[in-house]
Amino acid sequence: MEKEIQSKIHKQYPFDEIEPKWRRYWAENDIYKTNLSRDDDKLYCLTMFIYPSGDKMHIGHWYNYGVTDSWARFKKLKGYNVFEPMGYDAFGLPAENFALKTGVHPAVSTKQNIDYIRQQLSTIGAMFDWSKELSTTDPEYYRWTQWIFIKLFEKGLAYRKTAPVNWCESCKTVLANEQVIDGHCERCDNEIIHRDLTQWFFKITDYADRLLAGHEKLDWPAKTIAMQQNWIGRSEGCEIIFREISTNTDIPVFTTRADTVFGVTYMVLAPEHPLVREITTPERKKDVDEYITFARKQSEIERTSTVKEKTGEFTGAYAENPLNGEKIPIWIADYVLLGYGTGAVMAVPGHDQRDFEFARKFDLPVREVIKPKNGEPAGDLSEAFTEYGEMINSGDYNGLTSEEGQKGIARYLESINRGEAKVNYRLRDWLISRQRYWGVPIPIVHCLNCGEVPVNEGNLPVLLPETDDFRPAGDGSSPLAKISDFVNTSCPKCGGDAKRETDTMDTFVDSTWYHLRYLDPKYDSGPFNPDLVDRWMPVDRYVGGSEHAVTHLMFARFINMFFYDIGMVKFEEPYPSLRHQGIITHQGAKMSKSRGNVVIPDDYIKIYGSDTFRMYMMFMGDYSEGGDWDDSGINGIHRFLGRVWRILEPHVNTLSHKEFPDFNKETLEGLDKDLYIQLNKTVKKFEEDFEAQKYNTAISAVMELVNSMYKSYEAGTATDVFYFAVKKLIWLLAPIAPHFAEELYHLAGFTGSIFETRFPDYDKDATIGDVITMVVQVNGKLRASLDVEIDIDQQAFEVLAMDNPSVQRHLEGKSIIKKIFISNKLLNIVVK
RNA sequence: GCGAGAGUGGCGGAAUUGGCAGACGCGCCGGACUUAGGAUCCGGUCCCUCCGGGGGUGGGGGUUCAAGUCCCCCCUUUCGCACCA
Repeated sequence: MEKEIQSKIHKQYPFDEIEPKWRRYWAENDIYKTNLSRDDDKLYCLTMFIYPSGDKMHIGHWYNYGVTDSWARFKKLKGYNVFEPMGYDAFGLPAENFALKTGVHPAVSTKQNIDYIRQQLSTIGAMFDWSKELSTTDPEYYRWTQWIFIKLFEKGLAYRKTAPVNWCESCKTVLANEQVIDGHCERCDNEIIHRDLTQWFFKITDYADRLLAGHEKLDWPAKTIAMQQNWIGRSEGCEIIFREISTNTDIPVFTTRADTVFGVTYMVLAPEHPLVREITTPERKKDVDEYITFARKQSEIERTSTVKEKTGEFTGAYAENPLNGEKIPIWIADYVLLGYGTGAVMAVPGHDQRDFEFARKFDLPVREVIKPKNGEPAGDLSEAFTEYGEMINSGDYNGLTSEEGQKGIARYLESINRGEAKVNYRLRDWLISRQRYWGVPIPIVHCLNCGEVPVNEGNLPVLLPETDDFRPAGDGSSPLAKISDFVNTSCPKCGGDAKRETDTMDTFVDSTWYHLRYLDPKYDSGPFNPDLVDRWMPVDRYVGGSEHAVTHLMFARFINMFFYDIGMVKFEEPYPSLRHQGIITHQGAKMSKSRGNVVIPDDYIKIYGSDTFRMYMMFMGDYSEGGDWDDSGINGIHRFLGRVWRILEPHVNTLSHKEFPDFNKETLEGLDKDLYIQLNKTVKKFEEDFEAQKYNTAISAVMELVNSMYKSYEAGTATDVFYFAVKKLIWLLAPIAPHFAEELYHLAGFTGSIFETRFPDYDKDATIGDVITMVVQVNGKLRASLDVEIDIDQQAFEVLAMDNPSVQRHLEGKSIIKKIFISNKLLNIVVK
């Protein structure tokens, strides 16, 4: 921001004195240090903790933390015992890449980042309970991350296998499926390739059905639930075991369309399928090998593109269809994925579009075995008929519907031991190994005699060793592999020579359980304090970005279910109530360092103050929608606070000892009555809007109230009702401009903090005025609007309406057909 | 390609169940105060108008006394998924 512009902006009130003063006061008096031993009316308000990547906190963070804090402040004023912690998800690549560039050790740069971000966070003026601050890089934290790994290992839920995995050549590490976005690395946007590596996985697939079932209990955005459902991708179908003829090997396939099994004209294996080598005939070997190399070389993007032409090779082998005994050729093609189902499919070109395209390209036969219900077979298909219908050309099954056929065929296959009904998932096990330095070491020792042995719990944490060489080898081993003091150890079981695991864990493991640790981050008898967890979990409100739908949010649910299963927690879902803040873009694009469009709030806070900035974010629009950052309106909010300051500051000094009568709308008159009614309407609307996170309209209601207070004040001397409104207004401002309200509260002579008081009740009777504006329409067009007493009856209103010259003009010479009267709204006169 | 959401003034955005379209704010115009306005307070601001009115919520059709809101078709756009057998 230009200096020149800065100097032009008029400081509306002394926020630069007020804001630091009250932040200091809140900290010194432990106003936001939550009494966790008190669990009545508890409200655990959690925002996703910050990932200190070396960048400053930007507008998006503020939008999450600042606005959610306002919601939490409102809840605190409504009597809840609010716990609002903050911490740092500080392991990960950015610190390490920074180290590679500058030579500054990640531990050092991370500490610097955290110190800077802590300072930035403090300017929000949020109710963070800093006594519960934590960082995932603290050995006392990751000790327990390792402990959780060992518990999973003991239950068989952490295991190592060799598999083709996502490899980012730029980050020189593997990635989980969840971290691959459109074939590119989530972090650096580099294209992903596949490599066969031995890696650690968490067996999240065991929890697939429970993760799905749990959705029913969740108060989450429907879209987020849908994303998880799609990601898990449960699919009901049938496994059918074909037999390769020359080697007599079973090849199971998964299909959702067992009813089309008579239409199978060939079979396709994924190029990486282990059986390919065994079944390929010598004369086909050369072509098949070439194709496998070709397929493996392709990037994820090329490989999964739906628009490219089908490719494949014939293996020379044949399989037998267990239903009709037919001999069909076995092909390999990259449109079949090793990772899904059995990595092999039965091809039904007549009823699957992909198979159809493949068959046309390679001149394989197409057979029609399903015809439309109440329709005729197409004869010559121009595309696959993929809908359900009636079975034809299917032996004994002819005439059955697809649904009946699927059941019948599954039963038959089971009876001859060649298949059964089966459920498949798209979800894969969670790959948690990373070949990077700045992460939690996996607490496993490899012993020649005993195999994989977990480190004794008493020897945790396995500390991340010191080194100056963070460069990953790029051969699939981590920088830790080069540190012989770290690698060479003895087996915890047999005491013999052994080597440590050198991979570190995905940072998403760190964040699966931080909400539990927050309650007692110094607890040292376990990962979390079970007593406090019983009292305070689950989280009552969780707010963060929707980009974590199938990563953090799913992983945390999985780990929590695991805790539940081993009796560590009493609830299955850690975050029953979730909301997302919208994304704040800038210049039409998502903020990112590479685009150079990141907006840092610090300058705005210097010029306008933290309260103005917070309110502007809330006022910008719908919270869940976000929007494009445009600072042209921020001065309007600043001006509004100035306006409030100028009408409150001169009038508050007597408030703390001022006695107000019990106002009643019946005994008030004129502007006093109007103001009193508007005040109560505003309090009511403010509460309702805040509950619904409609912050923009809550603020606009307060603006309207202030406008009326100006009118009321200018119209005469300050009345009791005016002073009453002045007082209530301080509380309406408290959640949205906390420093500002605290100052006025003290100027009014009150002591303590306003956040230890209660939000005002409203007078229900006074939320409705007794005069209302009703409209008169003729043929649906507005002809008059009349101020009338509330609940006026049709007859009385018609008399007034007919008396109106504008209405009369439009009735002249017409005959009235009917009249529609909606109480307190309108009268519509239909004429001809 | 499939699925979900969105489309309202110059701009951000408001509009319970269908019932005054454009709240509130920005910007702009005018007035007051003033040496001054970049501060403040007040007023105006959807478009057209012969001042009677007429038109208007992406486009087209429909239901209704009444449609931003409901139904059908189309366009644009955001997000998610995308060879998952």
